[in-house]
Amino acid sequence: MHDIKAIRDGRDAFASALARRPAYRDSAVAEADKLLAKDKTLRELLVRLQTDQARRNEASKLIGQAKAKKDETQAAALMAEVAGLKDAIQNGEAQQRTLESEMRYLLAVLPNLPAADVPDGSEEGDNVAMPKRAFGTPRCINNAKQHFEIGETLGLMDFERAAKVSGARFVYLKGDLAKLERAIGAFMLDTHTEKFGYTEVSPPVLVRDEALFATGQLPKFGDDLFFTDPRTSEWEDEVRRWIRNASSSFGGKVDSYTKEQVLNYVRTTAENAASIFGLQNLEATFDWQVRLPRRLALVPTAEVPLTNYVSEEILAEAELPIRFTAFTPCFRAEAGAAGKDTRGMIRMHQFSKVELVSITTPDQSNAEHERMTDAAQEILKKLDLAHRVVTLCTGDMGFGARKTYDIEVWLPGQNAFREISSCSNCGDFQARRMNTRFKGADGKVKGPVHTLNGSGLAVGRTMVAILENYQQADGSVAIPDVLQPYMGGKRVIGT
RNA sequence: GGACAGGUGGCCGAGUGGUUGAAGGCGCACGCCUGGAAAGUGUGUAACGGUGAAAGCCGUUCGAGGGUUCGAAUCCCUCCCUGUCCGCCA
Repeated sequence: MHDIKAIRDGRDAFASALARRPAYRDSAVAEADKLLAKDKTLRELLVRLQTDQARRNEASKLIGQAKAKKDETQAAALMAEVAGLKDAIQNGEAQQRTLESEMRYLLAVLPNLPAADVPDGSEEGDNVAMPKRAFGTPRCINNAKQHFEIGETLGLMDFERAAKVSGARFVYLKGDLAKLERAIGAFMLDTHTEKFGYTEVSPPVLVRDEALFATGQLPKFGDDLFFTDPRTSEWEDEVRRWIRNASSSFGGKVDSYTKEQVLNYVRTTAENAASIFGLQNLEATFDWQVRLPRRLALVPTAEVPLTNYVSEEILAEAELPIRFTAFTPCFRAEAGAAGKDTRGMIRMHQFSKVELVSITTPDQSNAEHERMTDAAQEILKKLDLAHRVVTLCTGDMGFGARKTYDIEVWLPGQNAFREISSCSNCGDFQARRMNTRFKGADGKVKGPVHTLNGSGLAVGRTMVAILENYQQADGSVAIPDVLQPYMGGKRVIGT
């Protein structure tokens, strides 16, 4: 979420930074001006409205005093005077609501601005390598097999049965591979907690729309998510409740309003909700704002519950940075990814990931970003897996990020580097969306916090990397030294 | 899921239509007192927005959103959350 005041004070800087995102190359200035026009309308309205409100408040106090003095004549005169303001105020408040919700939506659909040191570019090829962060030499293996060949040959990885039960992009892991997933997760958590001071968290993996809004999945990327689905009859109940509520909003005097007025009220409110949360199905949005559809989303990443842990809070500066790590399943609908990585465990609807999240002051976030990337890389180093790091270009960066490092691990079976972690500094972008601020020792609020998230690492893809890098000629797979304690001392899978 | 009871400032807690943005207490900050500290004592202690060079002024906010009223923490409606008991269950 962008700060309208910042846009007001620095329209050109905002527009030129936004224009670095390829999708806004030509429209950034228009976007800024659209926002500023709406802002101007809103502020002009507020000046008028607040003048009326002030006059009403003053008169109301005088009425109270007059009544206390039993001066009914004066009280009546004042009441008559203020009565004329009522319509103007109610009207103004309604306009204010509309304008503010429109404003919020316009701000909410814009991506974060890239940091100054992020390279320009429109696609993956424009990402910039970071030679200093590179580690190891890509291993060349004769007749290297891909991870799914290894896993299926061992009889420990079963896509067909998973398809029978759940469809494409799911997998059963069995025996030592099931255990290996657990071992990898435990090893990562132990490293992050013991060496890097992260606090281990076991968070909810079903979350509300507001949480997804805060981290940026909504309103624009709802198609990538799995949602729980309320029953139709519940929606019908909801509609009835809504119409009842609407009638109470009209003072219980529904009869004195036309049916069209009431329905219009319901529809407007629902449309507001739909636009804010990017919902496709209007019927799913009768309830405005907080208690939206009775649905929950399966988290696409633990970033959502970990970051939202501090939503709507004012944190003490002294408790920052806050560092969380969690080992959770993640669920992605991946609607747009059909046909890509269809074989194997690279792109699944359900996968495990160890996530890292930091909440920091603005001063700390750049250093924290490097530190977080160090923590993620540390896992690969301990596993002795060759990898490289790239800084994502403006066109490849996610919606909420101002700067992102991707870690790409070497996969001999694919003869390619593949993404295994993405570490992003979101600056104050998410903090504004979830209203998380911090205050100094003097108790003064200093502004929004900064948030960062990174995979530390994707567990499924780490397993892929281990299988492909540690495969042996006889079809077995060596277990990396650091994982052996987590595997009951076992050194090889498949012998 | 059902039945009750609640949701007020950093925390506890008073407040059922009119100078209550909110008594009182705790906590915190600063001062006095003290050799130093404790105790005691005085003062101050919300967020967001508008306006303004600033001081300030104004508006909004007592779980959320609506409504009634000249005026709502107080009345009405819907929802959310918490607690207790019951039901169900890993």
